[in-house]
Amino acid sequence: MTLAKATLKERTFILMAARTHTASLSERPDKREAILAAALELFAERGFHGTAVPLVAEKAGVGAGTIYRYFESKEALVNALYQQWKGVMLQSILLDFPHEAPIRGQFHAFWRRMFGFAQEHPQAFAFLQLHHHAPYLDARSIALEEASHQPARALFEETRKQQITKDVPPDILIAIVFGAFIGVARAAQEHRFALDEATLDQAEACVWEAIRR
Amino acid sequence: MTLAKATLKERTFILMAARTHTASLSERPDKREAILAAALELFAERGFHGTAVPLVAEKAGVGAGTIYRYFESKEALVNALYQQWKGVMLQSILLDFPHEAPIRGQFHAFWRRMFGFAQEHPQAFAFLQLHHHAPYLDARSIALEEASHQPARALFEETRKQQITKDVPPDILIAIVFGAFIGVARAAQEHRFALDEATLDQAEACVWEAIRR
Amino acid sequence: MTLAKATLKERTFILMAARTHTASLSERPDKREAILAAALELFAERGFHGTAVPLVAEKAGVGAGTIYRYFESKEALVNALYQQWKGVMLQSILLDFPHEAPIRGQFHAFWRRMFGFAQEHPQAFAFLQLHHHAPYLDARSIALEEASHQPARALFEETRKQQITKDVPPDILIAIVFGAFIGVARAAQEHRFALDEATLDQAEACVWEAIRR
Amino acid sequence: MTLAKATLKERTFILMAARTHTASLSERPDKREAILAAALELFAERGFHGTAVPLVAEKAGVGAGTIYRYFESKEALVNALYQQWKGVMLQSILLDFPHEAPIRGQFHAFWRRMFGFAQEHPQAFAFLQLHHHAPYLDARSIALEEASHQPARALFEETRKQQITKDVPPDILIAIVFGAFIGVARAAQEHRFALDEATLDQAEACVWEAIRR
DNA sequence: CATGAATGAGTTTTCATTCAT
DNA sequence: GATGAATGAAAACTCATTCAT
Repeated sequence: MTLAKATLKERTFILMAARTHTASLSERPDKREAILAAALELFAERGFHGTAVPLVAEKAGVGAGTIYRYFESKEALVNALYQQWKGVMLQSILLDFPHEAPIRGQFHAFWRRMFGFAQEHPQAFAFLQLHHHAPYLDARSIALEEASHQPARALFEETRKQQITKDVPPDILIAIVFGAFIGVARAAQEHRFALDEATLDQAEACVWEAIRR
Repeated sequence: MTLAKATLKERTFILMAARTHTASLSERPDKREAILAAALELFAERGFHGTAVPLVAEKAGVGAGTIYRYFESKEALVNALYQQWKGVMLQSILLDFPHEAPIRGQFHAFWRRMFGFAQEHPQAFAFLQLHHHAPYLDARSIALEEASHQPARALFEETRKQQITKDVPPDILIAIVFGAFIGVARAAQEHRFALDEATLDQAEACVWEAIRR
Repeated sequence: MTLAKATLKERTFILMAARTHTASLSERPDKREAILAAALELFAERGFHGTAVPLVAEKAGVGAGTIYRYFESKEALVNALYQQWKGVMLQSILLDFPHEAPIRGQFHAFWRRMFGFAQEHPQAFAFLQLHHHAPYLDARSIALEEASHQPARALFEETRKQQITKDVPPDILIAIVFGAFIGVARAAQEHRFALDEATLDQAEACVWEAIRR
Repeated sequence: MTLAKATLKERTFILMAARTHTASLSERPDKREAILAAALELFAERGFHGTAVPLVAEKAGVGAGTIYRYFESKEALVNALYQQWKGVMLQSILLDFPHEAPIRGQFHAFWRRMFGFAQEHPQAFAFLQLHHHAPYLDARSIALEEASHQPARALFEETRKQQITKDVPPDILIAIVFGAFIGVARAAQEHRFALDEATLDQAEACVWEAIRR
């Protein structure tokens, strides 16, 4: 079984899961989107418990009661938000991923796509970081979170078999790569340095050195 | 000017700053410590806004009012906690640091000490991660946070001058190293793998490869 | 410059100041009025610190939280109340005051109007007495209080110039007249005697004797 | 029955009542006095409910618990204070009162003694004003308060019989005289004018005019 | 006796959620 | 559907009172 085939089913599952609650019913979508956008901004900045629902409503330009027409509760709202953006993130990375390319090229694609997401949606990136493992995430959010590890795990399993990466447990390599990614992305967002293409390539080269045999 | 001398003053400043509010008044320390311990556990798990003061009191085994005898407000409590543990972390890393050792040895010391702290005080580690850049941190907490970057920055600046590490902006190397550290420590705490000495050395070797020339 | 002209501006200022915060926003007024009425009764009886907010809410027939939709804080509530009733009192006395009448007639008008207010609004009268100079009164309340002295001061200054009243500092005459007024009004409210028109006229005659030359 | 005899019994009762709780047990009196002095100052300034017991303790230079060795509760403390100062005030006025002097002389004595008390003990004067009719005053305080009206009532009853004062209900004359007294004393304490002997005499003359036939 | 640290009931205030309009 | 005024449960915080020292 090849990697491409192995992850295809998973990918499909993940993307469908992410969609489910995002664009479902025939509610006018603009208000729903406005609420999600406002919540994203506020939850990313002040956290879930630190953000009052009427504040979300105000920023979304809707009445406070309206939020409850689109989401059952504040918890349902965070979870919808989490699932939405986790889904977007996964799509950004996995859609048309060059599974047939050489491993180094796949790594480059991975790296670029992750940064692409973090730079295009800095608030979503911060939100996902902050709400990682929060106790109010529901089963679906947690399942999505866990499922999102699979593709990387499969890729690194494969690279190790091919003796491209170091002879180190894949989970450690994953932790190093994702950790480094998050570190660089956060530092860039905190304006510690400009993250142009050249710098991004430098960082990528460093991280590749970390894991390659 | 050598690295050892350069950081000595800073170290001293940082450690003193960290101490100032931690072990100040001559109040009987057991209740204060119990409150701090309870707050650490709860804030790390549920966040600042997600934790009610009476819950902290109950876990500390004191009355709710008692917390306000030791801390002016809930905010003062988080800040005391932040400063305490940031201080402990800095001490764990910097106390008797082998500034005169070869760079690779210094890196090893750094890596080992950071993990030592994260493993000895997993809740404190989680707490510091979660409350990084929270809007309720006061000036002292923020100053301490910023000061805590200095030693690493000085070390990496120096290694680059000596052409030991890659010709890459030090901030990026720092982001990679700390990011990878956090990734590995978190993954280990989430029980994705055992973090014995051998594994730790493997991870360290990987990260060194990332930055060495 | 005549008295009428001298006090006209002041009167206008005072009445406008009193209005400003009293009938401002377009909130449905009934709840606001119910809260103010309940607060008046309770603050007059038990004082500011002696009255819990939920008690005001209960007496007003609203939820406790509702009070904070209309008033920023308990302090804001007392101040609104103080300004409202000080304003009403000033209006009762000054509106269409017969500035052109002979002095004795002006004194009669003053006396009658003050008693009119105290008898029509005994709780407001008690409230204003009790909260005179309280430390939680804000700048506007204090300004209104101080401004409210002006008309009487101007009147007594004038009477002294015309040698109608005794050659005694006006502030003392004012203190005697207002003190006697408060004494009589309070005694009447404590049911020490009926305050019919005849009795009121007797008291007025006594006080006029106190100040007239 | 002469006035002197009529009030003698009452006076005795009043003064004894006032003493009862003031200097009774063999407790060291200095702490008790310190507590009463501190409470007087704070209650006069901030009211009963606005003053925290530990604040009284701090100002008195004793431990918070100590207050409860001398007074059963905060309410007991206000009542002791009220009774103490009402007693002192009555003594100041009634002790060696020239009952045999001509009425005008008695009025002069009354006036001077009341002002003497208000000026010697401005905080006690303010305290008694503020706590007049407070719901936490106990039966003894209320009885003392009511008894304190008797001497004046008897005096004014008598003067009316002798046709010295106006043919007006004595309670109204009392209300005018006490009201004017409070008005002048308060105005003086608020520094609206200096209250030297000459001014005091002027005010007295005014008030006498108010009531004399 | 004197204390003051400790407490929990009570205070002011906030906020997720509802529901009449 | 949409609203936002209204709410009461729960939050942060205070304070009269107690009790071990």
